[in-house]
Formats: sequence, structure tokens, C-alpha cells
Amino acid sequence: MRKLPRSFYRRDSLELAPLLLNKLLVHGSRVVRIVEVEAYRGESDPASHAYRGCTARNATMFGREGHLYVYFTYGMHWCANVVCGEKGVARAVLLRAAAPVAGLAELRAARFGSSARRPPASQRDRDLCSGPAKLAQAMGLTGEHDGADLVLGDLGVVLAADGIEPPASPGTSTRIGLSAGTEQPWRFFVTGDPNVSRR
DNA sequence: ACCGGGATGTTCT
DNA sequence: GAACATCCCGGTG
Repeated sequence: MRKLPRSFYRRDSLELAPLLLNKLLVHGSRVVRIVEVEAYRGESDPASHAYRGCTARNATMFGREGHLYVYFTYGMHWCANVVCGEKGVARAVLLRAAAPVAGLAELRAARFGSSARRPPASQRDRDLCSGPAKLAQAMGLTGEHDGADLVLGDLGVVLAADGIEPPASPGTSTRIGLSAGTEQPWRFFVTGDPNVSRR
């Protein structure tokens, strides 16, 4: 398991997004393998939080590459992005889904509660991280992790590579859940992985 | 299986 | 006041 250097993040979000597939996201003892992402491209992208410039909410997106951008939405959900590009240029990749790898008990507790009873059919492993807010909830990522440096491992959050390469031909589609910028095929996913979010 | 609506509160117009 | 990079549950077929 090899932590990714700063230079890995020094690319445009469109280039970084498919490279994030099959990378490991680590938070303490919890480890997941990223299987679905979306690229966002700042000022030129009407779907991006940075489309109308830098605000208190999206400031991390304009900051240094290799940091987490975590935002709050729909009054109850957190979503996590990886900031890339160069400082001052708002580029980020939304982490949309992942496969559980380690720390399954903690992932389940964070998503479904710590009750010891047998989970119902809806509480399957593929429901742990099969969406951006589910992924953040399972991994325990909230506003306190906004701005965390993945290269330094701030707050125990790290991005790492193991033996698994990104897919040579990832699946692609338009981005999900938007009302603008819906034309660009800037969603990338590991074809056939059961943890990829469903439409 | 699919579809519709409610939850819940921050951010920006 | 509206929108929101979402999710869950309960309806119906």
C-alpha cells in the first residue's frame, strides 16, 4: 500500500478522475477501493460549485491539490472530493462509490448503526458505499475533514495505491443528479462492480 | 421491478 | 424563497 505523492494530484480533474479508480481511500482502520467518480471543472463547468467563483463553502476547491473538499448538501448529507490541478484553479473529483476492503464493522456501524441485530436485506455490503453520501457516511467524512491533506494524512485520511491498476477502459457516462452541465461524459466507473451507484 | 415524495438545513438569489 | 453533485421508504404492478 503506497501513499500517493503530491505530484499525482497535479493534473486536470478529467485526467485524474479515471486514475482514481481502484485506488484505496483510508480513514483510520476503514479502507475502501474507489469504483466510481465524477470530474468537476471550476469556472468553465456550470455543474461545479466553483462555477460562480470562490466562496467560503468551496474555498478548498481553489486551494492546493491533494486535499479533501467535503461539502454538506440536502440538509443532511456530506460528499467528499479530491482536489487536483493547481492552486487557484478549481478542479476536483467527486468520490461517488467504493468497494469495502477493511474495517467492515466500522463501516457498517457508521451507515446502519451499531445495533448487533442481524441486518435486514437492505443492509448489504453493496449498500455501504454505493453513492457519494453513503461513501462519506460509511467512511466518517464530514465538514471537519474539509481541507484535510491526503498527502500528509491529516486526521488519518490517506489515498493510496495497492497492486490494483485502474481499469484500462473504465465505464463512462454523463454525471448524475445535476440540473446543468449534464452533457459531458465526466463520470467514470469500474464496469461491473456491484458497488457502483444505481440510476 | 419502478415510481413518487419527504426529510432536513446551508447557501446563494 | 429556491435550489441543492442525496437517500430512504412506502406505494403499486
